Amino acid sequence: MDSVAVENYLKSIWQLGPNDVATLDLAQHLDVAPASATKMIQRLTEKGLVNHIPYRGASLTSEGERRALSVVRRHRLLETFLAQTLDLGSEQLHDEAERLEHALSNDLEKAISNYLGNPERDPHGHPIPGPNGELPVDTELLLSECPLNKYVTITQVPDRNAEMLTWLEQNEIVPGNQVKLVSKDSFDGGLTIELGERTMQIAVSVAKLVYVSKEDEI
Amino acid sequence: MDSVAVENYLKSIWQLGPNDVATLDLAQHLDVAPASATKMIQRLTEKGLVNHIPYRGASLTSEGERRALSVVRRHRLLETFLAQTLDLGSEQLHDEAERLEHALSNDLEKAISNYLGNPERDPHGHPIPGPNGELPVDTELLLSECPLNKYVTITQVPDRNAEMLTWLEQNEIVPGNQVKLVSKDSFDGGLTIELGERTMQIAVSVAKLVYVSKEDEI
DNA sequence: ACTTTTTATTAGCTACCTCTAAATATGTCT
DNA sequence: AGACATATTTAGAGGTAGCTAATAAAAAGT
Repeated sequence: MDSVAVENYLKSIWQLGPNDVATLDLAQHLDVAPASATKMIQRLTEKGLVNHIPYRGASLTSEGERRALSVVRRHRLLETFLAQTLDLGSEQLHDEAERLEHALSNDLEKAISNYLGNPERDPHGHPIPGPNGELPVDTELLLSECPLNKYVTITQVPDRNAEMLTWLEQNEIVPGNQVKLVSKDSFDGGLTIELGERTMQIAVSVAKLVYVSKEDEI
Repeated sequence: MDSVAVENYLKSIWQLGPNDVATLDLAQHLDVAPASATKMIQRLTEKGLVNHIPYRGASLTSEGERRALSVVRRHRLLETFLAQTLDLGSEQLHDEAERLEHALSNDLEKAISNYLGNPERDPHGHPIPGPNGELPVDTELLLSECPLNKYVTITQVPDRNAEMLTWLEQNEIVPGNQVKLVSKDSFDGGLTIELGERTMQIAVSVAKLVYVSKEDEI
């Protein structure tokens, strides 16, 4: 079984991918020194989990991706499970799942998935990879890039930053709600959106982390 | 925070205690080489978590015990939580909790305890230490040492051995059930007990792991 | 009391993962 | 192209936790 460190590197490379990931980006994402990331990339290359062109970047092999997706699956199942059973703040879910994901056996993963009715999304709207790493084809758009003046439904919000998540929730930017992108301020990049009765501003940096569905499907 | 290894050593020393624990016993309990156990005992002594007299044995300091009990608390809360939410075989509970216990944050521990109504026993009847390590005074007896021909109530069964646990369950030796110790075969040490309608034999090695309540309280 | 057996410790090595500092490659700007 | 800045890798070292083999202490047997 992969160590906690290996699982975290694989997950990070997956999150920063699918293009070649720069050592520095990876190191910052994991909060380690760049030299540590280089070392680990080499170990992972040795194990056949990563393709590495020195001075270029790293990407996952298919086996590496399989294992990364297994971690992501466990993470998202845990978030869903904890959200459903315990009554935790949604900002807390991510951190807890981050720790527990490495300690989840196959059997428990199955039991949890089963208990939850094999869900396809976690509470933040992120798709949960299947037991073999299947992910739905992504037909969703970034809020920052969706068509103007059309109602779209929020499908995914980021979960890595607790403060941002709290802010999003306070502003009812949560999966399932409808929004209309009214204007893109091309100068500073702020977006104006309509949410229910309200009209508000949202920074591009945030809008780049929120996904919406193209057509209104619900 | 203590590493997984440190937590496991502390827990094992606690389980094998409260008398001085022999290096070999500890090593076998943790499935490591005796030399590894010696090394770790020294590290723990350095940290002030263990008292060690070379060639004699190791025991926990009060800080060591506090930390060991914190692990035990997390373990037993997890067993209770998993038993209540997921529908796992009771033999499975232990192994899963064994992994997860090291990844449980304070907040999540609280949330789980709260969700369960701050239980005092896990599904196998083991008392759950309080948040500060409080354990009830132990008034219970080993089945192997309880008075003859008196009805007593089973309070605790061992959870570390899945096979034994399955066997105990099949024979309805589970917390809450009543038994009467009919005779102790002083020769090979087998015990005869009465359980509901049935009379059966039970090995001393097993009876030494089952606790019963002295008087009939329930 | 002396020898043997058992138990515990030390010595020396390995793997994993981290770090800082130094060296090297790549990219950019003039 | 040359020089500077940035990104990456290498070199060297440290901590944790494990192992085997060798040594030392304690316990048991004669």
